[in-house]
This record gives sequence, C-alpha cells and structure tokens, in this order.
Amino acid sequence: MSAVFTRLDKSGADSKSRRAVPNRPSVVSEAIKIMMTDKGMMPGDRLPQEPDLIRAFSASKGTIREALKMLETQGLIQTRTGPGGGAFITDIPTDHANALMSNYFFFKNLSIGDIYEIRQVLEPELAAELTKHLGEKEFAVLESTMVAYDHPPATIKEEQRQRIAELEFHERLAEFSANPLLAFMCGFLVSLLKDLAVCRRIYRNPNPELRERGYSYQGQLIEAMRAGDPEAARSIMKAHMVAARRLMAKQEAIVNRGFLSLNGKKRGA
Amino acid sequence: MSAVFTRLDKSGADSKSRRAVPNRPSVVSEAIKIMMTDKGMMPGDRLPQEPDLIRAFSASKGTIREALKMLETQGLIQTRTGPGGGAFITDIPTDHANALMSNYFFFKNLSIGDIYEIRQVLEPELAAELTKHLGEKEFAVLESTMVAYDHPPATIKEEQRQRIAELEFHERLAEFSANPLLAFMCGFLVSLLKDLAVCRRIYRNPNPELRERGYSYQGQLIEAMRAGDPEAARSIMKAHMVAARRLMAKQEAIVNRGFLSLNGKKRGA
DNA sequence: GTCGCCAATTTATTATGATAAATTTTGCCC
DNA sequence: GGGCAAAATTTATCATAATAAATTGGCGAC
Repeated sequence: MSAVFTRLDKSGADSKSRRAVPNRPSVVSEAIKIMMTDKGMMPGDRLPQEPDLIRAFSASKGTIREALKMLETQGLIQTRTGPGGGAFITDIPTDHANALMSNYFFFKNLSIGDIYEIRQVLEPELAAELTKHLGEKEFAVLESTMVAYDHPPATIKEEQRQRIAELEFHERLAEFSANPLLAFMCGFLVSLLKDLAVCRRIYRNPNPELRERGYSYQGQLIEAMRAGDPEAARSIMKAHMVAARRLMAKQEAIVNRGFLSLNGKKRGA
Repeated sequence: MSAVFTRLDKSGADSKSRRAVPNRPSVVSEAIKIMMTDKGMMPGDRLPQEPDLIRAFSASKGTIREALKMLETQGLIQTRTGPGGGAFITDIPTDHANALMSNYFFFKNLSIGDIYEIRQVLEPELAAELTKHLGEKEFAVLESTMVAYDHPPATIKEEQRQRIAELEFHERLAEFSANPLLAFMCGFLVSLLKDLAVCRRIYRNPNPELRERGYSYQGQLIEAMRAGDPEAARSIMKAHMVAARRLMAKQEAIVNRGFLSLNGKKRGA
C-alpha cells in the first residue's frame, strides 16, 4: 500500500530560494504517518511508545513530543497515560475537522449569503440521496428532533433553542448521508450557522415565519422521503433553502465569527 | 471584538465521566488564540517571543513550544529564526487546509462517485456565480490553461499532463470565486482528483473522449461567461460534469488515497 | 467467591538548562 | 556605496530530572 498522509509543515514555495528544510518535528511526524500507512494501521491501533520513537528516529524527547502534538492537532492520534497507554490512531472526529475548517475561514469574512449559496445546492442533493436508503429508524430520529419546534416559542430562550433544534434537524440529515463528502460539507455549513447562532446573535429577533415554514417544509420532506420520491424531496428542500436564504438575508450581512476550539467546546461571546 | 478561534484539543465527550481536562499546551494555544482575536491581530503580525510567552503564561519552554506547534499545525502561525523572528500570524494557505481535510477523509473510503455527486451541483453554481464578475484578464488565464490540451496527446506522459491541466482549469475557476466557501470546496474536490491522478493511476488508460468533450465544454463555458449569461454557464457546466462523471465511473470504484502532507508537497506512489 | 479499595508500576506531562542552527543586523573594508 | 564578514538575536534541538495521571494487580472485607 502506497498510501501516505498529507504533509502539513511549512510551505516549500517561499519568497527567497530558501529551500524547504522542514524542521525535525515535521519530519518525524511525516515519518510516523508513513509508518502508519505502511503498516496498514487502523483507528484504535497503538503507536510505539515515546522511548521507542526516540530510539527509532534518533530524536530527543521534546522533538518526539512536538511531532506527536502535530499529529494530535491534525486529529490523527490521541494519547492516553497509564500502563498500556500511548498514542492511538483515531478516526478524526467531525467536530475536530469542523474546527480546523472554521479556522481556515477566519480571515475570509464569510457572509450568510455565501453559506446559503452552497446550502441551496447541497441540501437538495442530500435530500435526494437520503431518499434512497433512509428507513423508519432514521425518520423517527428526525421526527423526534422536530417536536422541539412544533409549537410557537413561549420565551425568547425557547426561540433560541428552537433555532438550534431546527439546525440539528439538518445536522442529522447530513449524518445519515452515505456520501462522506456530502455529510461533512452539509454538516460544516450547519456548524457555521450554529456558531453564528451561539456566538453572535443573528437569531435574536423573533421570526415566526422562519419557524413555521421550516417546520412545514421538513414535514413535507419526510413525507416525500418516506414515499421514496427523491425528486420531490429535492424540490421541497430546494424551496426550503430558497425561503430560508431570503429570510436570513435580512438578518445580518457579514458573519463575524471566531476561531473554533479543537476540543469541540464552544465559547460564548 | 469577541471573536474566538475554534478549539481543537481532546474531546470532552469521552466514554467515562473523564472530564475534559485539556493538557497545558492546548490551554496555552487556546489562550494565544484568544490573545490574537482580542488584540485584533491580522496575518503578518508577530506574536510575543518565546521568553515573553513563557512569562505571560507561566509555562515551561517545552509547553510553549508544543502550543506554538499546535498553532503552526493548524496553519495559524509560522515561525522564523533570527533577529526580528518569532511566530507570525498567517492567512491559512489553501493547500494546508486541503491537506487537513484530506486527512479527515482518509478512513472514509471516498469513491469517485461521491466526489462527482458534489461536483455535479457545486461546479454549475460556481460557473453561474463567476459569470457575474469575471473579466478579460481572468478569461485570458483560463484560455492559457486550455492550450495544454487543445490537441491530442502524443505520449502517455502528455496524456497525464493534459489530465492535470484540465483539472487546473477548474482549480482556477474556483480561485476566481467571490464566495470563499465555494472556492474552497470546489478546489478541494479538484485536489482530491489530482491526488488521485498522481498517487494512483486512475487516469492511466487513454481516454480521448474525456479530453475532447472537456475541451469543448470549457470553450462553450467561457463563451457563455463572456456573454454574461449565468444560466447558460450553469447548464453547460452541468452537462460537463454529468459527462465527466459517467466517464470517470468506469475507471475505478474506490479512491484509495493517502494522507496529504501539510507542506504542500506531494508524495509519489 | 466477589466486590471494592489501596498501592505499585507504567506512562505521559511538565520543567530546566545547555548547545546548536539559522538569519538578520551591523560594521568594516575595499 | 557596495559587498563581505562577524556578531547578535532568536528559534530549534537535545539531555536530564522531577511530577502527575492512570491502570493494573493484589489485598482485605463482606
């Protein structure tokens, strides 16, 4: 197997002819990646322990630690202490990947319009794709999410909770996708909107129309998916997105978000 | 400004009630992120130097170094040695973000169909969006990319170069987008296909139909964009994607990719 | 015999200090 | 003034030691 991880250290295309001399931790972390792929290691497998790595790569403890920290930051490993402990290969948590991506967009000044331009085409595709393989178990999960906003909110706090729950409906949809790319992208877009909802106060003003129409659309969507009609699901979702986009456009133009934390926690504003 | 970076350390939702006790480097790196946002620092600005950080956070040299290594791995900073050196805030390079994402999908077994399912909806949207704001300068860039494959390939090597150039056409398109999300997602999908082309040998067999139809579609696309007709551009791109998807589907089912390197270099197979 | 607690071992984590490498700045000489 | 060389500054690496965390295994009580 010639599979290799993607290298992440300093770019080789610098201003001067400063050749890319990756520092030692980077070299070691890349070597560990190669070791992982060459041995065909899978999530759950354990890497050699620190002293062994020190010997294997002839590097100091500090260097090995920095290399492991790089892999940990990339989400590739997690470390545990105690007997039998060490660095374990992990399937990168989606939250972690979301956080990484979110950082990338920090200086890009995303607007709500940018987000909805993509959602408007991805979510309908997702709806159509899900129709092929969703079962009653999944529909039950979706419907249980919807009960949170099947009624007008009594308080401003409930209003906020309902907005989040509405977004979680879409998060669930994404998780159910058989296409990992579609799942991640749709989930990421929702996570952008959720952070928005928490960190900023876009969803502050009451917006009964958004809730009502959202609930109605989602009901129709489940119906269409139950009926096994992908094109109906697609067009319902499309209408849902177009409507949501229009309603959201009034709220705020620029999304001034913050960096997301790599451990999944959110920081209130 | 209350903007905050996304945290990336160990998850708080563990099997046991093991409360999320992030280790010191994680805490410090988060604190540095907060410092960055609180001070409204921008790419190019320099962080305090190691000794100052050691004092500021009352942590050891090793801890600070690991924290900085985390930020570097996330693409948030780069460090330089020498006088006036230190850690500098960087706009995360797209290559870096691609590599990070690519790692996420390592264990997900993406298929070509997965990639094209998304391209089929995103690329048309991109085409329509570009029509609004592309000028002659951009068209010239696109056309100069196309000359690489305006003729049948003479050798197997040229065949491969042409495939890559064809993908670079789409890469350019993505770069021109005014929507950073659209730009990244389309660029990422192409980078997946490019890695495919290099690391695996999907594009090995000659496929004259793919080149010819691709060239023709792209010519029509530029024409439509020049004419300022977004819907024409959209439908041309859609047809292009549908055709490419069909042709690619025959090639290989599963994309057995490797981890990508964080410094933008590729590793041949 | 089983459950729960305590101690010992293994491991990561943090800390400190010293040396090396790299780069920029400065100053000198031509 | 231009170019080369030495010096100063800063990160990078290494080495060593002490501390904290977590699991295992054994011991005792029930």
